[in-house]
Amino acid sequence: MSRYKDYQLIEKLSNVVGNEVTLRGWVYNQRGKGKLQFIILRDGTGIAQCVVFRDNVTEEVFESAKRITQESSLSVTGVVRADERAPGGFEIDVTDLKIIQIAQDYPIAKKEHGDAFLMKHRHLWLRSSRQHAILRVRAAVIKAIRDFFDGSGFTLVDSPILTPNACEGTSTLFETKYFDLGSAYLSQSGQLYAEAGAFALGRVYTFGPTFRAELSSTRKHLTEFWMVEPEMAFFDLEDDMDLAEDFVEYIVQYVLKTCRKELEILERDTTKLENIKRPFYRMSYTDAVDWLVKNDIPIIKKIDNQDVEIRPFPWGEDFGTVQEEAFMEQFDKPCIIHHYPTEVKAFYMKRDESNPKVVCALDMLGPEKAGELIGGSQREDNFDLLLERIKAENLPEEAFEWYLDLRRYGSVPHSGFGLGVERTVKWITGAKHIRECIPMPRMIDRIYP
RNA sequence: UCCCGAGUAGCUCAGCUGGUUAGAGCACCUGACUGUUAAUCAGGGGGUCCACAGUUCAAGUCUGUGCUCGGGAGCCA
Repeated sequence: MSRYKDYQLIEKLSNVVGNEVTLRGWVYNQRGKGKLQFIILRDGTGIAQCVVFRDNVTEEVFESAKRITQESSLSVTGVVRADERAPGGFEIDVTDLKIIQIAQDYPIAKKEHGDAFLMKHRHLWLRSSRQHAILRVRAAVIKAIRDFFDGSGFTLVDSPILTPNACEGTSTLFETKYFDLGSAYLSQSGQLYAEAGAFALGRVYTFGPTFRAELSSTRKHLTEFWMVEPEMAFFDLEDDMDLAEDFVEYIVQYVLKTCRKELEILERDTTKLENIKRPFYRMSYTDAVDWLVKNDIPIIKKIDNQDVEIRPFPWGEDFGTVQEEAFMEQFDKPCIIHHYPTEVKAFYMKRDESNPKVVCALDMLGPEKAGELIGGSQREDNFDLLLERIKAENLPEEAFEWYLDLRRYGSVPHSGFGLGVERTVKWITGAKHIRECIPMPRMIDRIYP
């Protein structure tokens, strides 16, 4: 038996039909109809319609029922009845009602609101059914991530958030003072540390928040987001791709299994998710470029501050949103694009032995404009080649001594990838903006609430 | 950072080629109703028209600058 308060939850009402119960929660909506008051109560697990009929309660209780406002907190006692007319399916014939607190002028009305207003009231917006459902799916996605790795021989190895240098040397980082040691930066990836972990424990994953100070303001970017990064010793790119597919399939199927109700609230077309089963699609970068050329998809580049369309798409350029979305329209499942040009990818990616112009990298793009869900690669395990890349990118060699040590002492082929939690939640829920996929989003120009 | 758009009631918005007293729906308050589903009906209160400067007899409306917000691009997960 639990040692803490054990009270009736709305999601468990089906077990107690005919019984008198006491619910505790908040008023989601309220309608008066003369001698009848309908109160929609929510307690975090569901909603239940509480019916207060004047002839069934004391005058005092009925007056209380008329006084309550949206989001007031209550405890309600009554007999449970299944009723098709009730949202949630169950109704409470109220015999007693206690007001815990009357909410005055709750800002979020039953009508529509603009995004700016809702973001300013994010702490209250979380109470609405859509946001509630998205957060439940997010929790399920995270549970699926942990179950998947914990159940297949991986060890969780968390990487530091404060780091002494740029991981990939490209992104803009958040900088902070670090005692007498100069500057520290908020981590933008745990991968390099995960590699050390993989050489100690074989198969590891790191899971935590990640920070990017880039000035990106789109509906698929956050400045603070959660990323899970598995790293596997003795995995080559093929193994890496196989794992990425198994992983994404597992997450989607787990959410389908455990979040039916939430997906229904979100009006998500679940047939599209049911279809997310292996095998996914795969294509090399070079073949993808051929497809872009064949379909006359150009690249738009800024030359002298002017947008210029270049066609045919030149081999060697990275894909942007236009190319990704056009390319993915042909697929109903994720597609992995692999073997990207060396120049557009990070220094630690392993060069393909038969063609040094490309690296053993993979990006998994999601269908339905989900964008890039996963980025990963086989890592460069050759000491000389890695050092050469560090020098070519003008990275501070001293800072990477420990990383080079991994190639000095028992280097082995290894691979890994990173999956963005919020991007995955956005895809699965069909949320229109990534800021809805994390409780308190951090974006350029927004750090409140 | 660049490009585009928007700031008018607590919220969502309308407000014409500048014209005298500023509009609607919702929310809120009062009243009516035993079955409401964003209830409905009747009545009521509610405004620094983002800020500053300018043009004009006259600015919510036109011009400039700034601020805030939204959408897109690049970068990425």
